[in-house]
Amino acid sequence: MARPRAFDEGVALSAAIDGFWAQGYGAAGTRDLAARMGLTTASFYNAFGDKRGLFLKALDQYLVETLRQRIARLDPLPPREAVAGFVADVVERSLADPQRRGCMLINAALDVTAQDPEIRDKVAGGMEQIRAFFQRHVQAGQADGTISTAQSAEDLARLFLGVVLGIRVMARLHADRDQLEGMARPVLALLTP
Amino acid sequence: MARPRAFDEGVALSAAIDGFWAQGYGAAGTRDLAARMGLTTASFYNAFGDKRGLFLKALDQYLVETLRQRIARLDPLPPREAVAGFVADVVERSLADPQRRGCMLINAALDVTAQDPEIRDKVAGGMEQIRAFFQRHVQAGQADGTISTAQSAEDLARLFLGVVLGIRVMARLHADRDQLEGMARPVLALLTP
DNA sequence: ATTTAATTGGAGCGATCGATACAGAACCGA
DNA sequence: TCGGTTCTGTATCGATCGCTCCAATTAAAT
Repeated sequence: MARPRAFDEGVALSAAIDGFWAQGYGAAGTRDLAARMGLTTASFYNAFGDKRGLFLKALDQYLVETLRQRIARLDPLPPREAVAGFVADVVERSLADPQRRGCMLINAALDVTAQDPEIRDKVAGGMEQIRAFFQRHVQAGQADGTISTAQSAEDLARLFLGVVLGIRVMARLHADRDQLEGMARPVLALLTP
Repeated sequence: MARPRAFDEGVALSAAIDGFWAQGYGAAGTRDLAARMGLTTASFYNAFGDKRGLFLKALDQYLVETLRQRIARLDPLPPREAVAGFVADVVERSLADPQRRGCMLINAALDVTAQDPEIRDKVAGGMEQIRAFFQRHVQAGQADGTISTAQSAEDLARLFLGVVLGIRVMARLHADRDQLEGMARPVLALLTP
């Protein structure tokens, strides 16, 4: 019918993620985003509507590429290893990024969500996926005796989510490995029956 | 010598805090800030230099008015009550704010700190005050037997800081009381010897 | 009363913001 | 080959950004 796109939407979205991640939603300019994505302004708006629409798609792709992938990788592990693995993964990824950009989802939580309920719901949905992951594995661990039943699985899952958020926030402030691992250590000990 | 100021700097700073808190550093415009503070553009720049200078002073006042005040109020309490009181206070303040603005310090941590080491250091200093508060009281509680010694005071303090950060992030996403208190519950149980 | 210095009000600077308009180039189906 | 449709490139829109400048005003010091 007509001329096809000269760019791959997934690749362009990955570049957009980098831009939003490094600068935040508000501070990322459309010109800079388009340049990162290898698009002209016209193609940019033609393909993604507007900045907000691009951000929503970028968030979706981030959730699939980063969060869902991590969950899928850890889900087959034994309960305790899955829980500990998630936390350890967050620490390692936080320290591995020289820019210390933290987690794009959490950055978005404090950047855009105040005035935009739709984005807030999407971010909250990501958090809920993390919480559900923890709850699933804590429950399994409590069932097979590898995780303490002193606390309810619901509360433990919420706590682990909170610790992950805390690690990501401190990572943005250039906290060192001791700080981040120190946050995780006592809470992992809490799992022991 | 010359004409005195027609406004009180502390009152103006409080208004600036409200502006930065509600909108974030980047999104808060100087015109809006000046209007909130009851100043004209000229007085605004004359008194505070520029937007960044105002933000630094606003952060200082926030730390004194909010954080230092809370620490001073809780410090005289017995160790466990002090620790639990801080967490409970964060939960209550988070839920009491209908706008769910969270904590200005944490918002700033994810908003401005990427490109501005001075602001980052100031924010990190605030976090360190929180961590030191927790460590002080955990150590005291471990000394008098009211807090478990199964975990080091350093790690427990880091964990409590992390949980506080997590609560504040989730509060911005309009999490309900169960979510926030559920985060805190297992970690408070961790204190019991 | 006069001097002096800082504040006040408001217009306006250049730059950048998100978003659009329009013309020509590129590709598909027929 | 050609019609039709979507793409690409660039120029530019109005609005807003942080910030500055200047004249008029005010009040303390002399």
